[in-house]
Amino acid sequence: MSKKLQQENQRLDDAARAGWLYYVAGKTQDDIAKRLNTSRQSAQRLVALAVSEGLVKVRLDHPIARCMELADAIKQRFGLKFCDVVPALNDDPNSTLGLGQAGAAVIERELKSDTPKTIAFGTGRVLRACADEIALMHCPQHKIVSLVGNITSDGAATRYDVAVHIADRIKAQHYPMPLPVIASSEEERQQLHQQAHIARILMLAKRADVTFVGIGNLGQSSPLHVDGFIDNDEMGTLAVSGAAGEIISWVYNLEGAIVDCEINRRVTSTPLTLSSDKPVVGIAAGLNKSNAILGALRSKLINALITNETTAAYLLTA
Amino acid sequence: MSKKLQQENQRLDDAARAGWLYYVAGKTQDDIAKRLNTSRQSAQRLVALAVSEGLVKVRLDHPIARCMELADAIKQRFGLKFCDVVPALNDDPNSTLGLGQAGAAVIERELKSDTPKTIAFGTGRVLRACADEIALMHCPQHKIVSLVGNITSDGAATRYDVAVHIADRIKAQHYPMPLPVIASSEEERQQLHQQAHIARILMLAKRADVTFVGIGNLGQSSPLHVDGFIDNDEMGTLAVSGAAGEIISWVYNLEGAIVDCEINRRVTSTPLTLSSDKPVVGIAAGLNKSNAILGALRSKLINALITNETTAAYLLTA
DNA sequence: TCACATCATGAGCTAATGCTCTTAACAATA
DNA sequence: TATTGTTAAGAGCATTAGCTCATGATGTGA
Repeated sequence: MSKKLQQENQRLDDAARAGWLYYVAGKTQDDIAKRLNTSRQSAQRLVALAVSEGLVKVRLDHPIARCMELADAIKQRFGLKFCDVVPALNDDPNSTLGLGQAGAAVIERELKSDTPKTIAFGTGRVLRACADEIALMHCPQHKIVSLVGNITSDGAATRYDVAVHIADRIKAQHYPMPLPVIASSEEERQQLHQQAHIARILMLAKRADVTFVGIGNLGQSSPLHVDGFIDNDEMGTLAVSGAAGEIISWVYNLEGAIVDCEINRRVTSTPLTLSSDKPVVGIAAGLNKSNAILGALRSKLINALITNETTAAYLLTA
Repeated sequence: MSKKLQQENQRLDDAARAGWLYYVAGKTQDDIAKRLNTSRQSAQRLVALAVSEGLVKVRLDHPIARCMELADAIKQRFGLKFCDVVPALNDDPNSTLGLGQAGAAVIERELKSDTPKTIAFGTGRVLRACADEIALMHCPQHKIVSLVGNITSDGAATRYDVAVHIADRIKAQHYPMPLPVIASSEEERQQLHQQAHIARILMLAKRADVTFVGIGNLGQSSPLHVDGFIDNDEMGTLAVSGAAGEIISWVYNLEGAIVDCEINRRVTSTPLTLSSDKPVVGIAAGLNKSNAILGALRSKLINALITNETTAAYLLTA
């Protein structure tokens, strides 16, 4: 077993070397092959491996004018603390490409601080992408806290537990929320939340210096539906009641008001604060999410946004 | 003026966009050209501009990255043909773990060549470790030559005769140096070196296509002392005269100058060449050897180095 | 030990890229 | 207005990269 692992590590080592020589030193794959004593093809594979394993991180440091303008307009319009807009591809209006890097950049900025911070995270694909883009660093001074339960309806761990990945990458203390995402009843939620260790987490989350959350829409592809927390009937009810999106499983409508529904009565996520004085950053893009994002902005549940060009442009027409 | 600046900014904007599309979105330059409404060549130029303007930041998240950076820095600083840095695996600042494998890899690369080569070797623990790591192969085309005498002061064979082991592993011709490491006098050295068969070896060594040497320090644990070539008195004299290290028993100081001393007058090793156009690779690590390595680099006795992370970092602070 | 599966390797081909050289466009100046 | 110097654009070519397929090595379980 250990030998296999050893080999695997050796291979990653070589991949890292190849990646470095290729991207940092600007060598050709032929050169790299010579140096690593292998064929050009293998060198190519190593470089590809370095990329696919996420060892190579590319980031673009330039405020593209149009994106800046959009970001500024959105910041003004919705009274945000800040707004980042990344360039978009116009072929897929729902693409979230680039959000990971952009989010990671913002998160890293927070992490660079020497003064200890508590940073809270929601869940979701996009946040997970951010987590994967965060550089390996040593930040034991910070605390990473989860806003959302990490247990699904059938008792398994949730798939996108972001906080644990981030804490792992930056060697920080991690405070998970050891709860099912949705309690079986309003009473159960209350009971759960009164347990001392849960109450501590909730307090930590409430006092977080910065919060990062995804923004979910409520279609068939919504995590709440996919993970079985909302069945088709309930989805219909939600649609009728005007639900537009969810943030850490709290459901709100297009005007930004929390919807009076079964989910909101039972969800165990940290209660949300309206118009927090600390930054609460929503990260989301895609026209299929535009209403969810719009509702989130109006709700004042978030006070900062990272999105892309297409989405930003659409939000401004609304 | 302002118009020119405006244009320049627009260009950088486009460059950033092109860079983003290329590196983050993974589009081809053709695609980018279409999107930005320009020719493929211009797109290529924009991408190149984004890189040269430093808009694109590539980062490699792997411990190896630091080694590569250190290696590159050392190569630049000391004007080396190449430099390899292996990760420091443990806390022992004097560990030479990993040097064997790294050295062996470099040696094997030379051996893989079909054109016959003469490869010269010094002695020492680290080189011996390299020898042991070299794969069994069949290379009768190459010649392995010793740079150092293989007889100790009491007539026994030296313990770390590296060349013989390597020749053995790769089935190559081996040319040992049948001499005591230190002659009894300057005159004896001259006599020995004038013998035809010795002169042939010296010539072969001098013309070697590649040379691999260890780097020794001059403390109590120095091979020269352990093997009885330097007694305590002489060691004191050397220390006073500023001796910092030795390469195939030639003693030099911290500035890299050959020291005027008894050892250097009597040592029978192949005379060293300054700034050889052929690779002369020093293999050594450990903070206890740092001055010896520093002197060696400054002396131009070697023009390539294999060391480890800790040592490399130290060398750069010097 | 043999059959089978899995994986790594290198050849060969095509697409993508980088570079150079020529031509066109433009601005500054006499 | 003609001239000259400077810059950008495009054509064409050589290099580099990425991909697929055939092959051989390695490992695994009956």
